[in-house]
Amino acid sequence: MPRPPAPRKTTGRPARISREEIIRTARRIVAEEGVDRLTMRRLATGIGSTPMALYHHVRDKEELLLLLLDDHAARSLRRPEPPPTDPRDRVLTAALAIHDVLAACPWIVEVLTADDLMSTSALWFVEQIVAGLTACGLTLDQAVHGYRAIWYYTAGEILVRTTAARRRTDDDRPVYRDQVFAGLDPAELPHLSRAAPRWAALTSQDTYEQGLRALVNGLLTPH
Amino acid sequence: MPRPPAPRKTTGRPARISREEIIRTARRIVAEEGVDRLTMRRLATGIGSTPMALYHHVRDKEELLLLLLDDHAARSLRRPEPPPTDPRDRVLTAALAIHDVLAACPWIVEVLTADDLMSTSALWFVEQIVAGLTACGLTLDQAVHGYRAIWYYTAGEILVRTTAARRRTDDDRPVYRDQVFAGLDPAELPHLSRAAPRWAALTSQDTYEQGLRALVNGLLTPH
DNA sequence: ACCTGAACACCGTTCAAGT
DNA sequence: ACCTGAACACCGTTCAAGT
Repeated sequence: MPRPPAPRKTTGRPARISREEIIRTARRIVAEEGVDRLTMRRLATGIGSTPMALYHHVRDKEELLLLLLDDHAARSLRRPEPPPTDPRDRVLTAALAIHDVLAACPWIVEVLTADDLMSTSALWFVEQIVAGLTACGLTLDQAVHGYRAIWYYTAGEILVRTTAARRRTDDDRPVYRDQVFAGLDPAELPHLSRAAPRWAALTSQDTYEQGLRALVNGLLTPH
Repeated sequence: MPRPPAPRKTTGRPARISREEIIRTARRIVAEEGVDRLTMRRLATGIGSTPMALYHHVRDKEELLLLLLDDHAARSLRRPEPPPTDPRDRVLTAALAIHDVLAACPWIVEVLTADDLMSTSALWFVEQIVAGLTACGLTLDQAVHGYRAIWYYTAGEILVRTTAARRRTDDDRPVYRDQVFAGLDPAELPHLSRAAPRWAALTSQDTYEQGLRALVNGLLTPH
């Protein structure tokens, strides 16, 4: 994330804990115990310190989550080798890379709702998307809007997918969608009634790439 | 929402508070004081009762938020008069209606991340989208996937827009995106560097409909 | 400069008891 | 059946003080 590292003065009392240690421990807690267990108190005991010591190294919990995401992006995002030559493929490949890395973050929803998500590690991929779109004939402004549309679609897919997955592991809660779909009136909602039996199976399929292709095609085809 | 109303027996002590009163009061609190102030305790004092009395009428806070959204959808969603005859316009009009109603909910993010969002009031609009897509030549399964893509795009746009707006009212927090964009290397990220000065202006524009048209066009054009 | 202890101002929810 | 009081098991963060 774009935040400058906390200024490290050479004078004064030597630090006992570091930003790196905080992030490393936070990563471990999330991996072993889940996002819900990542509290400032739990994190403090994890590094053998007190909650308030953390506030010397991160501004607040939101910054902590952002740092965690940036750490994840920096270690997971791999530039494609070799990069695709076709500009449309450059767009698709970059979007898919961002999507896959973010979808693998269990704590992504907390961050998605917490900041504008401009990880420096992801900038190269944003560049690929904007560059690819302009190479296909869009103006720079149109390409930025196109990138935004791709980002909306990507963020939405991750949000819906992740919360659905969480609800599934959330033990017993019944799926209310099924109740609604069971009581549909075929006269008023004929298509939904026909699709109802297959709805659960259809929505559990991973159609991110398919929808992305449609969106990119639509962005690149003048109408 | 699909939850059946709490069974109202005719025997036993008469209820002092009702689901309707709970929702009405919750709506007022959100409108007057913001989503953050909507707590079970605040709500209880708002209707002159205790927190635990609420749990006789709603299962938990998640259900409360869902009921609140359904109430909002039921009173805000208006079917277009007359409905467009062109199937593509039916899709666009229905998606825009859903988008506009949800975007007007300040608490939408809390619900977006809380359930699969199958408000019964919205089903007619989902039907329009699926019906319109099939009328344009898609199979029913393709149309359901198309609806999902539209929903991802819509949810993502609302999520990003709403959290950005919240952050803006969140007083002083600097926009870190600006810091990143100020320090871009034009050699490595030429397009982003060129777009940087206009980025804030471009992303503040409302391009939901524009992106929606591109997505729907892409979904309807075989490639 | 860095860390600690104690406290503030809250949460959602459970439990046992009352009417 | 419906409601209450008290408590449980937490949160993030501030403040004043210590080294």
